[in-house]
Amino acid sequence: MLQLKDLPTPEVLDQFAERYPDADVTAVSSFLQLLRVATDLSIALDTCLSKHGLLQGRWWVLILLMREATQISTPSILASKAGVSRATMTGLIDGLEQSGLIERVYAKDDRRSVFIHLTGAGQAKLDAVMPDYYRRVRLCMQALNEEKRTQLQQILGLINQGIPALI
Amino acid sequence: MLQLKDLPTPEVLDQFAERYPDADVTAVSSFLQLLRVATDLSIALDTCLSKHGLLQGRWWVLILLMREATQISTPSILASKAGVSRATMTGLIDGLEQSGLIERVYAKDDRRSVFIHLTGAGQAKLDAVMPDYYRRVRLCMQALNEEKRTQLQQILGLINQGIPALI
DNA sequence: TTGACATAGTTAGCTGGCTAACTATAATGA
DNA sequence: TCATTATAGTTAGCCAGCTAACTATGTCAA
Repeated sequence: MLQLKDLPTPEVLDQFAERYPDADVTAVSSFLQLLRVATDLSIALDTCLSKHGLLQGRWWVLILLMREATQISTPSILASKAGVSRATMTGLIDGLEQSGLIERVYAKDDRRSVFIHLTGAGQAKLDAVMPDYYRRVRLCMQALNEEKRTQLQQILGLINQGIPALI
Repeated sequence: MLQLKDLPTPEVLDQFAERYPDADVTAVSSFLQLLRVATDLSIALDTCLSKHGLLQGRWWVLILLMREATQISTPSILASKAGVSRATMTGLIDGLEQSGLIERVYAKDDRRSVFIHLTGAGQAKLDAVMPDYYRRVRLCMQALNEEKRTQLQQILGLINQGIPALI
């Protein structure tokens, strides 16, 4: 997430590089532009989902359930796959259950556990959202041919390997 | 940004593409990988900043002030450049003022306005943080040569132009 | 000149994340 | 066996954003 709107111009970066000689101007530019574009994509995605009464958190839960052949999972597994804490998943599931998109089914063999089940209404919601989502992503990315998409994925892979150096 | 950890495999995407023919598998893969890597970068950046007792919001305020020749700005301008609401900026400035990194100076000509001034302690904080930040970004991006950085920026520019189609 | 509107900053209250702590249940090993 | 430890889910309370509403001040045109 990058809130910053006013990205540094090359001039500003050069000026900072005088005071801080470690600055690598093209590295910083690329880094910030990557964060800027991704943040705007994420905001646009949220806007798209909100037209269907969803936010990313709940939407991913529905998708994760649809990926399962049985359309069933558990809060712990969903939390780990969705990348949120179990506490947050409790809240997401509460909301989805209230909307009737999923239901809790209490397990008999392990009484600590709950099964989460995608309902017909949940599947119907996905059938409304997913075509819209896919159409929009297609449009957004259509300026990139397959070669550029491959280049992008390769470059992102390289950056990804560098992340441990950033921490 | 993107919480989801369990990105769809090509197989999962193919399976979804059967139900939803609009799905463009390479577009979705690139889109999600971009969000995934950017999110991890952002988290790593926050981790780096937190070692210096900062978060992105406050850090950008300090940088925006340092960019000004006079090291002075106003909450409204800072909010617009930092990409947060004026209400949020009030909170950021409160925190920075309490830490002694900036100070509020009340304007005489327009009594609605407040000037925000980077203090010596604020500049010293930047002089501690920025070299560390620049060093880390350099390391993180060092696997990309100039050609790849240019490619990345060009590709991001294309995606950026597609964002209106996503909204 | 004064009423209507615009602008700067703040406050209050909402949201969706988080961690830490809690309850209940299961698994394990001395 | 039964005390300890681990796991599943929930709750409570924190945090950093947000919007809407408010106060104070400035601007402008009838």
